[in-house]
Amino acid sequence: MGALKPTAQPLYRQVKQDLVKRVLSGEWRPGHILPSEFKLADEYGLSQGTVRKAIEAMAQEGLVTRQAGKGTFVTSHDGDYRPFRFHKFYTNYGQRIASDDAYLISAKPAFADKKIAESLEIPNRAAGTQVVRLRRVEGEPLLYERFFLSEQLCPGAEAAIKAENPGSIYSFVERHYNLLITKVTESLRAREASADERALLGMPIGAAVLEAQRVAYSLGGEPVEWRLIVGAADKTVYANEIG
Amino acid sequence: MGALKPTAQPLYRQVKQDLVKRVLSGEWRPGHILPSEFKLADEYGLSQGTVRKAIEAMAQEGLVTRQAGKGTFVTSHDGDYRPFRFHKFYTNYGQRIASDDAYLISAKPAFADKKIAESLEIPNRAAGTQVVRLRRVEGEPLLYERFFLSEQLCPGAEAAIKAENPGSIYSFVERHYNLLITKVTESLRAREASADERALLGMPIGAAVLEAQRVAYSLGGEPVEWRLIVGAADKTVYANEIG
DNA sequence: CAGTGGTCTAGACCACATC
DNA sequence: ATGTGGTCTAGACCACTGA
Repeated sequence: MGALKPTAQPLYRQVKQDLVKRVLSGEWRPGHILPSEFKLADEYGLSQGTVRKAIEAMAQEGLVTRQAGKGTFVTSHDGDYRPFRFHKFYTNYGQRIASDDAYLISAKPAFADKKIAESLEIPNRAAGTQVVRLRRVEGEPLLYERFFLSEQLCPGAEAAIKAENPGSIYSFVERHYNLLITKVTESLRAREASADERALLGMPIGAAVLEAQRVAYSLGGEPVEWRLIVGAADKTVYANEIG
Repeated sequence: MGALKPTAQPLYRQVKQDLVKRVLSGEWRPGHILPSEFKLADEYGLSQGTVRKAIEAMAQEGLVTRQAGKGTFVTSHDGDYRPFRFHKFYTNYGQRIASDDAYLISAKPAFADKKIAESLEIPNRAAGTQVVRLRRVEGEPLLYERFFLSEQLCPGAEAAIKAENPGSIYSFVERHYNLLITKVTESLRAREASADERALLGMPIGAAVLEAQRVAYSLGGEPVEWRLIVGAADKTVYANEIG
């Protein structure tokens, strides 16, 4: 099958690239099993050790998960693997603000503004779906999210989101569009809350908010989602670990 | 030398643990070279491949840096390796707020308050040094830092910091106390600026700040430094990449 | 039981650094 | 010329899984 290119790249890197491409193509879907190391080694005409190195690199990046005695599986956000990897907002009491209570405020067609278009590398005013949701813990509103999915990558997202109200958007885009989110970038700022935000999050005049702008990238490095997350300053913390 | 324990741990993990311990002990100082894979394999009575796996794991964690044809070196914050790994504050124009302009406001003896003591796992009111610094870019004050180093781990820090005014504290503790910082945790909040902060950072009444509380850990997992970073909300951004 | 990933060995060749 | 890490192979044994 996979004739390897005559580049100067090490073989295991070429194998990894090819395997990633095959995962992206949908040959192996999230949650499904890959052929064994020996089968792949046969296929590529290489030793098992070389294929192993390629797969281990993918496992390290979280693209696949290995289980001794069973096999290698394409990572899925639906499964139990690495849940909440991208959720870094917590309550003051250290409780993760997760997908439990996502109240859908609106989901409607929208056009990408300049900032969104640049972030998602799509034309200005490109069509898509904009969703606003509220996250609560024990009934108390803590933060709201506004996110945009382009119609090009995620056609029909509006109707599907309204129908499902999915807790995790990344699980949603994986199921519907075979897009596996593997990386996000976030920019955080502090600023004064607007009147709308004060009303929505139950904050007094002059209160501050913690605002994150996020871009989520798929396995192929393609920007998929733009998101704004706004948390009430006195109720939310952003916890980060580096190194 | 290193008699390996009869645990159920894989050999390469035991080797890694032992090598880490030897780095910690100061046997090989930051910036210095480790014995070659073959020498270490001889020493431990294992094959070169097993030692390689141990060293590769350390390299992945950033404890050592490998250079083909030269050797394996203990990572140093003084060298050119991974500078600014822990600096995530930027100006509005995407410029990293780095060590260029660190204005020392004060360095004086202090006692750990409850929060600091808990974070650093030291007794309440333990002695140490507290430093306050101001970071500017092009003369404009953007954020200030207040950090605490315990007298136990970093004796005489006050005098040394006053004498040197080091740009990078992690480089400083590495040189003076052989503590290599490999991990930090940060908690971010937004809040209204205090009067002192408004004066220090040149902000109007009602302005918000972005506040990070950080704990820095050494190679051994020991908490070394507690730090508060406060940035003017309208001038600073915290940029993060996950995955 | 056969198949899987996890570990470990022993050897080979390469490109690169240094002297 | 020698020594280093980087790659690759071929084989071994293990623990775990699932039929």
